Order: sequence, then C-alpha cells, then structure tokens
Amino acid sequence: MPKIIDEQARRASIAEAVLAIAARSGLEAATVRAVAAECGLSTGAIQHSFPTQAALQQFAMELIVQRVTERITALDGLPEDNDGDEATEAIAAMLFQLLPLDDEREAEARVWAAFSTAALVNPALAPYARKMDELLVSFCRRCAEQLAAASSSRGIGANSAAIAAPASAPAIAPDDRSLQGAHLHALLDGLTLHLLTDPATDRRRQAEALVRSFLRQLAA
Amino acid sequence: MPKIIDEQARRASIAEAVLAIAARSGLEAATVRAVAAECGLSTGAIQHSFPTQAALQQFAMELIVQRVTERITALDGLPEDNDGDEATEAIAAMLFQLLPLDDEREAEARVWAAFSTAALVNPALAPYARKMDELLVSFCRRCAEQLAAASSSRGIGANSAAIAAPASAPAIAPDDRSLQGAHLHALLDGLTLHLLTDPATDRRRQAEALVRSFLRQLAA
DNA sequence: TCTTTTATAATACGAATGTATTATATTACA
DNA sequence: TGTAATATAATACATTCGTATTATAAAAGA
Repeated sequence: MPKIIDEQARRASIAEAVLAIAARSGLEAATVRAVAAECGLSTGAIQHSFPTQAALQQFAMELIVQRVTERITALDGLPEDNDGDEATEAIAAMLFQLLPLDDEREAEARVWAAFSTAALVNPALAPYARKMDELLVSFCRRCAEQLAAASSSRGIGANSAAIAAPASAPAIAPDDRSLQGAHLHALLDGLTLHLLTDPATDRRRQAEALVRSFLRQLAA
Repeated sequence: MPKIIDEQARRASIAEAVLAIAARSGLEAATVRAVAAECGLSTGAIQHSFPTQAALQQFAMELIVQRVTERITALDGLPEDNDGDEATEAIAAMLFQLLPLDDEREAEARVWAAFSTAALVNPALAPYARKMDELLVSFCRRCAEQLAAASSSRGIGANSAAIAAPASAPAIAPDDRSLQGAHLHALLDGLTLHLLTDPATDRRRQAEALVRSFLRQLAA
C-alpha cells in the first residue's frame, strides 16, 4: 500500500556518501547533514534508513570490509603455474590493487586510514578493524605460501639482472610462513600510510619496486 | 610588575594534556574544555597560552616531532663494532623503542596514529607529518647502511642456529640502501598499526622476531 | 478515488563546540 | 602599601552537532 523503495540500495548509497566524505575530509566530517547533502537527501531521510549515526558508521565500515573481502577472494584465484618470476609478477599485480598507487586507490586508502584510527578509540568499530586485519593476515600468508611453492622452478628473473645473489644470505626462516605473511602485511600497510602522507610519483614507483623485490625474495 | 609564569613550561604542560587525551580517546576528543580539565585549568587559561585550538594542535604535533627527533638522535650513536650479530641486536633494540611493545610506547603510538591521519585532512598539520616521515626515512636508511657495513665480519649468530641459509637467496639489491630503508620504514609503521589494532602478547613477540629477522637479512 | 501506509522533508531542541568578553585574583615594582 | 600589569576564571555567544518531532508528499490497494 505504501511508497516502497529499494532499502538495500538506499543504505548503500548513503554509506557511499560517508565514504566519499571520509576520503575527502576525514570521518569526523561525515556529519549527518553533510552526508545528507552529499547524496541529495534530507537528514530525515538519512534517519529513516539509519536510526543513529553510529549505525551508519558501522554499516559503512562493514561495507569496506565486505568490499576488500570480495576483491581479495576475486583475486585469490592464485596463479598455479609454478614459475617463480611469473608467480611474483601475478601476486605483485594483485598487491598493487591494495596500494594507493592511483587516485582511486588513494581515496580508498584514505577511507581505510580514517576508519582504522577511528576504530582505535571507538569500540563499536573495533570488530570491523579486527576482521579486516584477519582478512589481510591470511591473504598475505597465502601469498607467502604461493611464492614459496613457486620457488622450486625458480631462476634469476630476466628483468632482474642487476640483482646480485650473495651466497650467505639467510632469508626469513623458510618454514615460518605466518611470519613472512605478517611481514608482507606490515609492509603493505606501512607503504599505504607513507604513500598517503606523500603521494609523489617517485615514491609510488619506489613502493612498487619494493614490493616486487620483497616478493622475489619470498620466492627464493 | 605582573604575575609571571614559565610560559614555555605551561605550553608544554597543556600540549601534554592534548597528547594524553589523544592517546586515550583520539584527537577529536581533545576539546578545549577537555584539555583544560585534564591539566586543571580553565578554558581561559588555555586560551591565554594558545589563542586558538589550531595553534594548540600544531604545537602538540610539533612536540611529538621534536621528541622523536631527540630520541632518534640520542639513539643515533650507532654501534661502531662491525660484527653482524651485534649490530643487528643493537639496532633491533633501538627500533623496539619505536614500536608499541609496551603500554607506554603504545600510548605514544596511538598519539602518532591520531595525528598522522589528522594530518591527511588537515593542511595545517601536514608539514609536521612530512617532517616526521623524512626523519624516519633517513633514520631507517642509516640503519640499513650500518647493517650493510657490519655484514663484512658477519657469521651465523649463536642464537639463530635454526635459520637455514639457502644459497640462492637474492636479497634486496645491495646497493640500493634507500630502498632498504624505505622497506624498514614501512615495516615499522605497518607493525605499529597492527600492534595498535591487536596488542596481543604473541603479536608483539611476532613483531620482535620479524624485525630481528629482517635486520639479520639486511646484515647479510 | 479514497484511504492507508510509507518515505521524505522541515523544523525544533538540547547539548557541546570554539572563541570572545568580562571580571577577578595574583604578583612584581613604585 | 598601593598600583599597574598579567594570569586566571567565569560566563556569554553564535554555531554546529545528533536526534526527536511534526507535517507533508507519494504510492499501492480498496
């Protein structure tokens, strides 16, 4: 009998406005009025879909987690060819989609940073930060495992002639994949933060080179 | 003729209150009234020392940068003994003072996280974030150089018998110290963020092991 | 078409914010 | 001791916040 809208889509559109504002001006700028203006609604309409601002923020953060999950599981058809350099390149390409190497990813990363630090002081958001953490931890561990598995048929890459191979280099303990995963994970998030504070082109290139180099090392 | 106080100390004490609140509840909780209550003053007294809240926040962030600078330069009497394992341990001990491995460092790291993300959307704070970034970049590069220099007299450490040394491991290009420095830098900040979202004891131990392992590798 | 239910808008309200203003202590020098 | 200058407090003010309230518009079934 009544007017009926796609509540699911409406909530997503409102949450999208939150993310856009958070990327641009931080989460604290995503006031109810600002969100309403961002998606051309009144504050009343926002309240109709989200009774409280806390619920809206939780939903928005849930949306982020969900999207990263989807992106990762989509990527997670990891390459099965066991060549070291090919595996390295394939995984590098995946990881580059998680780094703020272009403006779109940068916006996403800014949202991530905003919510991550918000979760440090907002108990309602903390579970989502932990879930994201677990997600990336296990993903990075799988990357490490995949690279280790690819190391059997490994040779010096065609494009890495400049790399000398000191015979005495003791890499990270080869059996401890979770340590390597944690290393990769920290590397990614650290690079993300640094690319946000200084998105200069050369810094982006350095980050790419760095990831590639580390992956090659994991596939050693 | 008038009542005179130590303005320098007063400003520092007020900024200290900002840092305490930011560590506990985030920078947005450091309102003028909250800061005044934290250090037992009235809002008028705060305003007497800092005409505006923005000035107060900038001063507080400047204080952070200054302290990290002092800590690093104090630490930066880097060990001159060129033994690989000793250098690794000495540098590891230094780096552990930059990670949230105990409650005190955790509080500092929470402040750092709060200001870092605030600087992403607050142009007035951005210069300080960049300065901190440069500071740590150059420090990490020096660490990498020191470890490389120590690699000459290197042997397998007494406490790392479990580490196998695959002969074919190609480490990061040995001549590119800035890349290694950036790697170490990203690793530190990534670990910091992860330890803040999950300060479990085993995670702290893992972070320590990880840093040590990476340093050993740089000293290879 | 009318009615009933929902969606949206408009507005109101109390609380909290940064800052301005005013008044009161407080202290060093005459 | 009195006086001038400063430090501190008290309070006021406009704005913005989240949310509650109320009224209006819209649409599906009778």
